[in-house]
Amino acid sequence: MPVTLKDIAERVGYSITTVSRALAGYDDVAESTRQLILRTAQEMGYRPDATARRLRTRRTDTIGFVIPTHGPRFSDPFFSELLAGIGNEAARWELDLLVSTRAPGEEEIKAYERMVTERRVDGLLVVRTRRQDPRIAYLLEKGFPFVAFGRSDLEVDFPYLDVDGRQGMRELTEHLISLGHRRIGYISAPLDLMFASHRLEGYKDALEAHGIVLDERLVLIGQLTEQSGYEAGRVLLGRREPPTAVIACNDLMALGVISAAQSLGLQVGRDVAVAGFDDIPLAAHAQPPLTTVRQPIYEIGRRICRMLVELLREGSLREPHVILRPRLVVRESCGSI
Amino acid sequence: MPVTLKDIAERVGYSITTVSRALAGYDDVAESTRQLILRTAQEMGYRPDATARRLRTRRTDTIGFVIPTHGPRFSDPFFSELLAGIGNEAARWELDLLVSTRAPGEEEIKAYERMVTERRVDGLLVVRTRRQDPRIAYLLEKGFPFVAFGRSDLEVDFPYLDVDGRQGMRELTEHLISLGHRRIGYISAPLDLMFASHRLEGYKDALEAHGIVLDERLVLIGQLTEQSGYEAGRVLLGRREPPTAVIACNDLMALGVISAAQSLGLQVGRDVAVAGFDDIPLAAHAQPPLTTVRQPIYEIGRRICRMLVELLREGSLREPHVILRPRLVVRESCGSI
DNA sequence: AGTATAATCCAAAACGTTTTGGATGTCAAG
DNA sequence: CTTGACATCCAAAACGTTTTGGATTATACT
Repeated sequence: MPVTLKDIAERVGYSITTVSRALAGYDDVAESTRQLILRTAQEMGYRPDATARRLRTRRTDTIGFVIPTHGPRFSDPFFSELLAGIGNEAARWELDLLVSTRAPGEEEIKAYERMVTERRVDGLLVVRTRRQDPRIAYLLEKGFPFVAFGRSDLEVDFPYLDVDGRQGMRELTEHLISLGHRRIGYISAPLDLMFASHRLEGYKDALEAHGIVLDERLVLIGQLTEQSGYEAGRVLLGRREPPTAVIACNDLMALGVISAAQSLGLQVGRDVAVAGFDDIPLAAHAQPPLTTVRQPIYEIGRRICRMLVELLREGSLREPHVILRPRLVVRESCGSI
Repeated sequence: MPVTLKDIAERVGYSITTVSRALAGYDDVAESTRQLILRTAQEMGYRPDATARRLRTRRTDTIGFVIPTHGPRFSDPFFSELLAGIGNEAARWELDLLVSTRAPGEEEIKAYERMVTERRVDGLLVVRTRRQDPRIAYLLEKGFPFVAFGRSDLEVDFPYLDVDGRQGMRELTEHLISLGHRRIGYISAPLDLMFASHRLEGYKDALEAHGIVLDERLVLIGQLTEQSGYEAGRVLLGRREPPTAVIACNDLMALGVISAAQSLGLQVGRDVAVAGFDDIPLAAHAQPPLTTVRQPIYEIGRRICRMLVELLREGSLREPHVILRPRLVVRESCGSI
């Protein structure tokens, strides 16, 4: 029922070839016939069949993106913003975006295999890189084009964009130290996540630079959710010698810490300082507003998508490794305002 | 370079047809040759080319989903949870999920046209239905399969799943009335959003049932973001005769209202009651925890995806209209605990 | 022996597009 | 009148799969 090139060809009395070439803008079609064909195609409501085109060109004009979700009730403003950035940039290049949601593990790598081996996409975006990241190892082995948000500890080269979490966290920690804090709690994410380990390094850097010995008991591992931040916050702040400040390695957990502090009757910003990382929109509207480190999530989504486009179009990247410097955003939750 | 049926056929010495049929499990292939073919395919790492298969079968095994994003910095936990539900269900059925992000309007409808007319997907998921929803009108006109999350006011029938927002909001409002509130502020979303107008109806129902005349000045329109809720909250609570309770038609705005109240020195739960709608994970961890109406977002994602699968497989739905009843969740932000 | 039945296989067409490698006709220059 | 250049057109192949409609051979039954 949909209109095909053949239908148009029959109508105008030219061959399929000529119709195809007229629509594609080749100059070996007479201007008059081109006009006729264009007009007829328009009238008949012709739209090229994406699948047929793909089979012939061997390009899908689609990029893949597997969102790492943890647990059934996954809800993270970070990813919706990142997705918006990626999606809007993809639209600019008329690329489709194929999305899967998988928890890290067996099924996740299968989702990658499916996209790659069944040639469903031209390239992939890999986010939240991990130690010895099996996704990156796999894609490199297959020679499949991708761009990662985040570095890796694999002894291999691949294109990535990353935020200097170590530097950002170091600045944040030093800011707290400059406010007089010495016992600073830290809620990390699981350390196989590269960004978590970078940020933890930044925290340690700052302590060391100021001669503060790291108290291992002040460092906990959370799961990046508000619930998890709440629980860790209760633990840290419920200690006999509680920290005077708590840093969470993402904003969602920091919001949980604020909640935990308040549930213990502490006033955040006065009795205890709290800080996060990301600067999700919610951070500015927390009560009190959350001190954090801003990484431009939406922009990052656009940039990695843009990099992938360049990689697919040109075959290589002029700038395959990009490190963005995040920016400290001081608000009231750390009490210095 | 990828292995094709032809490669296998040459290796095992059978025709492409036989290889194809062996892999597809037809019973007109001898058991011994089937084994040989299966083994060889495995060894050679054969994976069928998705594009070729699609062209032949005229099915894409892909469903489309256009996320309505507002403004560049779009970040909404509601959508990441919905997406997780949809994505996980789609994975169960081995369906690909094609995602676009567009602000409502011209570009949005083009995204639909692209998916439909270029046959990129087999069916679509439409979320956040609107008055005279042009997307639904378009899809019905094209006779294209879709399932909506939300009803419409169009004089037409289509498959949908919806939450009874009117009933939910009515219960919530009555709860506040039962606590003694008479001046209840209400922050709606733009009323062309069906859910917004349903929820507003529920609010009005409750007022009327208790003989409270609606004060138009207590009803504002927000944009569903925390920022927007904050601003509306400041307006309402800054009045000379401020309301004693404020309901926002989604949780994100309610969190903004809490923030606004606190910025005005009010203690939420004591000086003013605040309530929302959705029960996003953040709601339980707000300070104070947010009274809200729970709609099971993740489950809804799964359900609408499941419905679309049934529609595509069976050609029709046994239960084309589903209305879920939401559940009131009373927490401390309305002061009754 | 001949004939129906079953088991196993496959050539070819089809899906709708793009691209290759000419074919045909026209016109100007020699 | 021939030649070459140019403008315009198109048949056919190709992309990799699924499916149609038999073909072939072996087996079982009169």
